[in-house]
Amino acid sequence: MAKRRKSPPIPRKRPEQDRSRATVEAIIEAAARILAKGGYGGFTTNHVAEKAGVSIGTLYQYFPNKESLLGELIRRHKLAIEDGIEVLTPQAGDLPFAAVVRAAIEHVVRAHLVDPALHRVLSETPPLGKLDWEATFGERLTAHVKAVFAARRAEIVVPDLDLAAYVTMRAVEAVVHNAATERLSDLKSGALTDEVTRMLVGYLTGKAAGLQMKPNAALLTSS
Amino acid sequence: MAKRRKSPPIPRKRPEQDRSRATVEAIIEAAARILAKGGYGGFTTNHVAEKAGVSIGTLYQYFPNKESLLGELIRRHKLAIEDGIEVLTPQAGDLPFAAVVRAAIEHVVRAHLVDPALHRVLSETPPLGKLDWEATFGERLTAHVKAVFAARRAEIVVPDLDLAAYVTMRAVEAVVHNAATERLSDLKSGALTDEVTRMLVGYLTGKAAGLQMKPNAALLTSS
DNA sequence: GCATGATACGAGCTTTTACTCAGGTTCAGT
DNA sequence: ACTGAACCTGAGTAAAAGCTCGTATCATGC
Repeated sequence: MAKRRKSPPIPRKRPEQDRSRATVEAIIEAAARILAKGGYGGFTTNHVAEKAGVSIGTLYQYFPNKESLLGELIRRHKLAIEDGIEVLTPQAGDLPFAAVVRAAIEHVVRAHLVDPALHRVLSETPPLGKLDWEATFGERLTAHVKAVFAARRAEIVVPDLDLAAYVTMRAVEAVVHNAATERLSDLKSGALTDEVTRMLVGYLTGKAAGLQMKPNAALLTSS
Repeated sequence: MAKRRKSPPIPRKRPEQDRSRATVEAIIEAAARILAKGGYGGFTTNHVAEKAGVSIGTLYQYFPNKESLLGELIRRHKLAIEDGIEVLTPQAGDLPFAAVVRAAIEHVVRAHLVDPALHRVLSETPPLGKLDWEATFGERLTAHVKAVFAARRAEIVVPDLDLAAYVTMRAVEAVVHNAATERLSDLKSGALTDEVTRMLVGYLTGKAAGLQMKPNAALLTSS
């Protein structure tokens, strides 16, 4: 199950008619559902093809190998998360810092509420996880966070902004990520967002956050 | 690679002579090294046997199946982490709260510094990870943390102690866990411990932590 | 209608891998 | 030295899973 690299990953045919585009979508959707339900262990190409209602041969007409199918899944997932990232562009400075932090956290929460099971599997998958998508995704997010921190330098008491960005990002990601499967209700209700916001603001500014901003009720509607 | 459950997991012979005890140790050590290096994907019984310098038959004389070998690895790892957990018994109250928090974090750091790669793989392994070892391990730790929080109720500003315990534990575990592979130097120097301590104390007490206690230099010696 | 390329099928080939078993080697007690 | 138990060996088995390829069907332009 480990190494299989005989012929180079030949680029496969790209769908040109509507029929085949639908086929590819069905394959990807089936793959997502299988991954989300059975984890990487139950993720077999034969199984995916069957669940998609197509034959194995069809699957391999569009994906040169199993890994590329997983890759496409990851690519789409990353895209879905990244759009909307501009929420945390360093707004001129009119918003209170706590509000900016909260907005960022809500963005992460929203991303995890779309398809928690799939998100979990994808970020825990050894072959490509961590080293490919989580890294590049982290880079873009890191840039944003650092920019915001720099813009608010005066309000932040932590000396090392780089370390601060690292610690806060990992903490938020992990807490939200785990809560998506362990404390879904707290995640949806916004209680967890409150706590994490409090934690970050307290850490960064040195003052307790009063939580004077209203929680975003729209979160309850998704997923 | 998924299901294989034909005959019930027959209990295997237990080593009685020194020779066989050494064999078993060699197998376990080889398994640990292979897991740490190649992840669960490269973890095959044949490979383990070869690396341990024994035949595949010998391996199966002491472990009824692959899963049991992994289980033994996890059992030992958990034991190694759990001893020393009494560091965070709710000390009467003479220590400043920040010092207690720091001691707890240092304990987590120490655990991750023993064999970071193996620790990482073990906690990310789907079959048993998260649901088995991390869960039961988490239970014991959770109990300790909650006890400490309850004992220090007066100093804590967060209303929901249960949620507070959840958030802090996940945050610490994740930050330290990731830092073990991404920011090892900060982990060893204690800089990361400083930051995390600051974060937790700020969050829990509502006041910025001055970091007036001396960092534990002993961490540099391990691993 | 028909030709041609796109799309789909699925039996089966090949590799990988968990695991067995028949038989050989070493050790401990006498 | 002898015997029986403990220990070890590694070729072999079987099942799972990735992937191929020859064949069949559909869609579109002429």
